Amino acid sequence: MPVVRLSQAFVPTLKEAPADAQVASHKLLVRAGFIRQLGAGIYDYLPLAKRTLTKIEAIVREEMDAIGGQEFFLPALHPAEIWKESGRWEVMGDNMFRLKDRKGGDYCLGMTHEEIFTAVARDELRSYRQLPQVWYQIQTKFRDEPRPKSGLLRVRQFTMKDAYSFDVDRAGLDKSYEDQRRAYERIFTRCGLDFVAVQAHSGAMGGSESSEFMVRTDAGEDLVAACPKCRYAANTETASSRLPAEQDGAGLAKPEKFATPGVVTIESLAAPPYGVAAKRQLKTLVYVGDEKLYVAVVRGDQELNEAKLQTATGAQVLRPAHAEEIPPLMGARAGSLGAVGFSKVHVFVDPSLADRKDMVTGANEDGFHLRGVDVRRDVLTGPHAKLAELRTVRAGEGCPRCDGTLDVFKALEIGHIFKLGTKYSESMKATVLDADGKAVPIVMGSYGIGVERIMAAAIELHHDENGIRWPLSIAPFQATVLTLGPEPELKQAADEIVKALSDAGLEVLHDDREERAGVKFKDADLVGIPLRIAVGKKGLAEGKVEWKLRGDKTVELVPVGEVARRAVERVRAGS
RNA sequence: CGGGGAGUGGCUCAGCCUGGUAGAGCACUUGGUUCGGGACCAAGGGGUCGCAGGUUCAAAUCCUGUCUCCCCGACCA
Repeated sequence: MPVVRLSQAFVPTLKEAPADAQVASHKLLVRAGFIRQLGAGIYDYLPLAKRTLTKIEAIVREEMDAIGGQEFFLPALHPAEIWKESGRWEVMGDNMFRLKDRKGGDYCLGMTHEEIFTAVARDELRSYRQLPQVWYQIQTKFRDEPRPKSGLLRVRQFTMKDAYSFDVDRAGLDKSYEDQRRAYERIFTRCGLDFVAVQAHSGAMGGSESSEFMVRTDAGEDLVAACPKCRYAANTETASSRLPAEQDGAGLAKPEKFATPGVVTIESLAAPPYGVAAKRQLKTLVYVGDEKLYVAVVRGDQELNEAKLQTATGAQVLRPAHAEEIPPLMGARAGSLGAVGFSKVHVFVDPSLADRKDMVTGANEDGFHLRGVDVRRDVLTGPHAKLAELRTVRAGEGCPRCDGTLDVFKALEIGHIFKLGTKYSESMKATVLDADGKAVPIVMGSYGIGVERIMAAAIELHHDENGIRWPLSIAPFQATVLTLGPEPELKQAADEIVKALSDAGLEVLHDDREERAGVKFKDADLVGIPLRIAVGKKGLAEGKVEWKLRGDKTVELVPVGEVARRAVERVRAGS
């Protein structure tokens, strides 16, 4: 293996982290000389980062190839037409980078490649005999994130391994999906990540089922609900929970209007003189999904989860209604809304409310509420009103699968796999002939991994106050040798050890700079290479050098002649 | 998009309120002394103070506009 000499290498370490870095991985990647920022959510990957990313990609490739994946490399620049075929030219909205060519034609930078791979499949696949196919690439993706943040965790240009499976039927898809799921587990495990696979929301991808691979860290932006007792784990965008039963009174024969001047919040109705507990109130919200209005009802103390409402409505794009859109529909302004007797648009009601009686809600008349509302009798009055999971689960609520209690924690999404079904093959007319000679749409799956996120997640999980502690598998180098002084005998001994390690097949970073020992130790800790060999006068006098693993506190003296053998053993053993 | 903050040498920041010579630490260059956990001394190099207007005898500093970056929220495979 070639050796990299730090005196010649470009590894610009910093004593101080940039002021705008918040999370550990961002600070350390910058300080340790891995990345520099070019713009909001756009980063330069310097040589150390490139080495680690290449290693991650190699692991991904091996595991993709092991399940029969075939690597492609498709364009990042796409004509608009192909995105218009699937309908996602509109769906992606401002999140898509768009541009025009010199002739005025519309183009975009790829956010993902379902359309492009599906086009290849449509144009070339003819028979079920050619299936299944598993195709993948490692490609740059572009997403105009509204708010890039946290270093490499949320960016506008990043590398994704995206894979697509093409099967003739659902059973084939189930197997392809399972293959990917297992490959993902191997990939993340090999990269040194603790992760959980969770049930997820499919969002703009569409499809029937999806799982996210999550790393538990406060640097993440997703919330996962998990049961410590059984295996249940789900993104809060889809998680459900058991709520304790509420005791309702008999209520009234029909809802009764009462005056509540100026009361437009759950809190003020809960306060004297009204004293209606938030749990006894119905919160009525108006949303706009794909230009259509929807009403959603959750309990007063609960929070609507927009991803769940999106699932319920089937809308591609969902947003809260603007204040001025509400009165023409409801007859009252936000704060006095209710769904009693309301059937102008679809009404979605959280299932936990189905059997509740004696509830209080807005009267759809400014300044009035209704009491004695029986949800089934007064709200679920026809086909316009449907039960749908809407509320955001909270820590401490019951597990939906067992009698355990849910834990809710922040997590970072590093991979997401989807059963797409025929969404793209139908819209883009990708069919094959089945065994009966009938044209059937190809059944697809889509599988993504964020390469930089693996790197950043590894740091979030493995670092200390001195720097990064790379898992061996993705460290930029496996070993670093420090020459602790200018003496010729030290240089000579270090050179020999470096050569021995390198000849033994290790990737070695040799700190041969004319720096003081302290500087070298600090930088070595910062950069985080797993094995550190320090060649100093004291040890060398006895024919020994210092052996230290980045994760350990102890330093061991090892005879010069044994270093290479031990290092090889260590690397073979992993970590 | 709403709210907040910040743009001054490569990095971290002071100076701005109260206009008048552009500063510190780190980094860099040279020389010397050091040499096992981010050394010390000395001498240097390096800044259109984000950009554009305006006010003024005079603008890093005051005013207007604009761009960029960061944070919170909204939003988001």
